[in-house]
Amino acid sequence: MTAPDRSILKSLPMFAQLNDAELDKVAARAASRRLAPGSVVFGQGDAAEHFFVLVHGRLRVTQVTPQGEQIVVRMINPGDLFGLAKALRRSTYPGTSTAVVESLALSWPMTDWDAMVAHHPAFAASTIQTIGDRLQDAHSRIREMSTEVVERRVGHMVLRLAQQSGKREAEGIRIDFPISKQDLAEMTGTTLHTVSRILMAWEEAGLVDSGRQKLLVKDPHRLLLIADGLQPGLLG
Amino acid sequence: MTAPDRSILKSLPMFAQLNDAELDKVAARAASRRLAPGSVVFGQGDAAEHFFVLVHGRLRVTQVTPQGEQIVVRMINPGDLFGLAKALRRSTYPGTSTAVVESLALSWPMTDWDAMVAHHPAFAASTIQTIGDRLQDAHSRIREMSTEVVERRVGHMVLRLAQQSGKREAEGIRIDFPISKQDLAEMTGTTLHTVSRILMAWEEAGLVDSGRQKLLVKDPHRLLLIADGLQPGLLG
DNA sequence: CCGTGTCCTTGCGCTGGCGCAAAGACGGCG
DNA sequence: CGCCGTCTTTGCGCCAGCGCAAGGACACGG
Repeated sequence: MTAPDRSILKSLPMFAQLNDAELDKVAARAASRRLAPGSVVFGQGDAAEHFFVLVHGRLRVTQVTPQGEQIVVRMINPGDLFGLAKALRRSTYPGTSTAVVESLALSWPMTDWDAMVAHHPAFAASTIQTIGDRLQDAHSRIREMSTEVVERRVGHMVLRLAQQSGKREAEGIRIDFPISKQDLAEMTGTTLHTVSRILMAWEEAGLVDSGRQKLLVKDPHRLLLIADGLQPGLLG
Repeated sequence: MTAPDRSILKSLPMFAQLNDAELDKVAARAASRRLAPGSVVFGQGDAAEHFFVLVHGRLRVTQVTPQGEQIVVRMINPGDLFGLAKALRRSTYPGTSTAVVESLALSWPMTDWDAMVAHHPAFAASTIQTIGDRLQDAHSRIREMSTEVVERRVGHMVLRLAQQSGKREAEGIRIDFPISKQDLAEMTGTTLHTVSRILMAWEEAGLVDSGRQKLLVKDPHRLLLIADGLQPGLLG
């Protein structure tokens, strides 16, 4: 919970254009926070008292419905703004943020929000872009859930994860954080069982390699064909 | 396509705080456009050369998938900003906007976008709020599509429409623009047939009154119970 | 090295809601 | 006023994927 170094801020796009004096001022208001895997940054329904930037690591944002079912809203990657409840005109966080690996986040009091937006156009622009990106992502998911069968939805989600958080390896693209079948199910609106069946079928066909919380995409090209419906699915 | 009056701008929240000189400057850059029902403001994939505010009327935003299936992304209500491709960092519009009733929109060249965001904090804030609202809406839809059976999804959508575009009448709340079963199906990720069956069941139970492109919610309270799963559905 | 908890696989039966098909009803236009 | 196009209703068969249930495997801590 100490004030962060100026250089960490400088490496973040929304602050890149600030001069040193401005950076120090912004840094002075910030707190940095180490997050062990599994630790919760904020919970759904908590009073939204801070907004955040993820410096490194990976977070998972989830929501639970009144009926107790959980969905994964998104993954947070390094450099991302999150906890922007103010931008959504909400006084509480709409979801729960949990670290999935060792992570580091910076936080500012939400009371600084309006001043940040007003005084730093790059911050305002960054917020608009962040929310804009999420909106596009959300629309893609809606379109997929409306029009695609489960196998294609899972295909698109895996490819999206590979793109956002993939690490090139000899064998293919590795999702570089632990992800369970249950997580994938909660991202695509299906069940753990169906995801397992799909990934097993893909594995037999040599498209992916999946184990306990591990996922390696071996043949992104062929997977894309299936996801786009240009090639028949492998289930059945 | 004439320049709009200053007073029209003044009535829009994102410009309410501007003084007369600023209003005139903003108005000088704008064009106003009458839209007959069925006319297209911009099409999916068109170069995003303008952004808009709807003054009055109602628009429907749709997307078609590569496979040719269509979904309804949202309805645009008076006072809404739309065509914000720049905020999504896109050079083309991601969807098609069609007037469903006689409407009036103002437009600005997209080249004015950055200046508007930079010079008018209220405009930037308004954009953030607009996109933030859409994001929340999108997440609601994702959550609903992930966890709810069709009847409840349709219930939530009908109630949302009633809230956003409902007009109190003696019998109940009327959706005050023409909406087809097909539209509802494309908003909830189901088929025209299923929507028809659901509405017929609701009609028999006295919850709604639905006809050709007409929808009247007679018992919002009981409909909410069904939508929230607190009362069993009426299908089957 | 063993125990325990978590995550994953797999089989089976059931059903919500889709897809197809056809007929009916409303409303606008000539 | 009658025609025609669009929107809607309704029946029926089918199957993707869910729900349940049971067994297996990997990882970690003691």
